[in-house]
Amino acid sequence: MAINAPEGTRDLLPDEALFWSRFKQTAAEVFGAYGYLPIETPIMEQTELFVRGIGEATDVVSKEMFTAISGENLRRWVEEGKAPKAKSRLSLRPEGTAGVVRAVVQHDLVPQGAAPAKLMYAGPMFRAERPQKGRQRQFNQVGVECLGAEEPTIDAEAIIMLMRFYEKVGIPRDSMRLLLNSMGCEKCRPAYREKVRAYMDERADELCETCLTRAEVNPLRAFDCKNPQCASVMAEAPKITDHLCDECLEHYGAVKALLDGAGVAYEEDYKLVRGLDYYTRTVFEVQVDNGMGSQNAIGGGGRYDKLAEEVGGRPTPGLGFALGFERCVLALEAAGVQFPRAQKCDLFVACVDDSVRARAFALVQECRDAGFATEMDHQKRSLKSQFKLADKLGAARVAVLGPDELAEGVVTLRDMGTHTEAKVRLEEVVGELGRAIL
RNA sequence: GUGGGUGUGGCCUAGUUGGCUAAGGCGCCAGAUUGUGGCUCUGGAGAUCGUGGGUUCGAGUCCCAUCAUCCACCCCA
Repeated sequence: MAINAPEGTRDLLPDEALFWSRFKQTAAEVFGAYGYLPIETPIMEQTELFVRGIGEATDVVSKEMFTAISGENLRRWVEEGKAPKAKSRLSLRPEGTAGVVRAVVQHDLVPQGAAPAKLMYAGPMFRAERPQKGRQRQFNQVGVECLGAEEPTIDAEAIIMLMRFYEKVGIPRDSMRLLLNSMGCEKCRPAYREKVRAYMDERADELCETCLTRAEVNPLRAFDCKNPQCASVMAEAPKITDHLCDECLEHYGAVKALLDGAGVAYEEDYKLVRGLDYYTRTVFEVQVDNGMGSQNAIGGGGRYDKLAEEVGGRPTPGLGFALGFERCVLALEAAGVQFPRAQKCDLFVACVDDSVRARAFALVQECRDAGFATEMDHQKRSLKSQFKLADKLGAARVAVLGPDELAEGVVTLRDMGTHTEAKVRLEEVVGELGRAIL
């Protein structure tokens, strides 16, 4: 019985794996221009970090984490019946922010009064959800986090650079929708949340069951209920933007003004309520409709001014976003964007017969050492087959080496594009390739 | 966690009301006279029809179970 990849996981085969590394490289270039530097945090963290950081009540934490118990604790659990302490449980990261903030706190990357720390990461995240289109149990994200500054310019530049990145990787701007909202802060949100709860209680008989529980646990989440009846009820609910405190209103206004100034179009969406508890003030999401199934957000993020404190650090405002690689691939495919070819081959060395293989092998090595992608046949195929192979590899040139050439100390160098051939001395092949590139 | 769909060579599919050696396309390999590609033509290799039971003279085709996968709910990137 063949074993396949675990449910909800996927292999990135060469073409896509190559695209993934280019994707990351593009991110490093674009975000690097805004001062973001790479950080690599562990793929697993203590479960406690996610519980405290993301919020115990969120779905991501309460039912979507892959949690393991380390060996010693497992032994004690089995042998002594002692349940493992939460502190010694490990979870695969369901998102990137918590780990980065933990690292920032742990290494004090934002000393008091310092300039903000701008960090970016790329790698796999894990959520034990039921897979569907655009949703896997292991998926790749690229994200950024900026800690230590609460000014709206941070929010605006992050959003601008996110949109620049999408365009750079080839997602057409007109296929994307940028949604913007403010979630308020610790001063104004609790009061607003109670207003919404009271409103929902008034109209409880018109709401679906899940919204009734939402009213208890997190009323704001009811805003993105897909039930049409709930939607129409919630459309008349008090809007957060009408209940922001002066500071939040000013912050939100400043972010919008900066985006306007940069010519970045957005839609204000009072229904945009993100599912992670740590968000405050600015939240945003980028959606694509074409080809996305029901998972249509290719990226999203927001401000989280209380998160550092939640995980035990000093008060440190923060803002970040994450974007999903696989979802971007879906968006690109729907937009008809072609993936760059993975194959690159500068030279293919073809052997006319077996007597020249050793010299051909040496020539291939010389060319590779000089930095040229070079390939040869290893299976003793006919010359004709070797040409077919060279063509398939997309070789720019083929060097034919036979007994005749070997006797003369040359190679017949064929340009596969122009179909022209010339004799080149064996020791000058590398030089000739170099000239061809110029 | 809940619901629905699907599972045929590497990939995409055909397979009629169950009936002769499971078909086609792509891909792969080899040829089309003398040391050479992309097009075309010819030939070839490759499938225990997801797995395990059952019904039947006989099942890829029906039933049950199981696994995998997809889509949707939910949630999010």
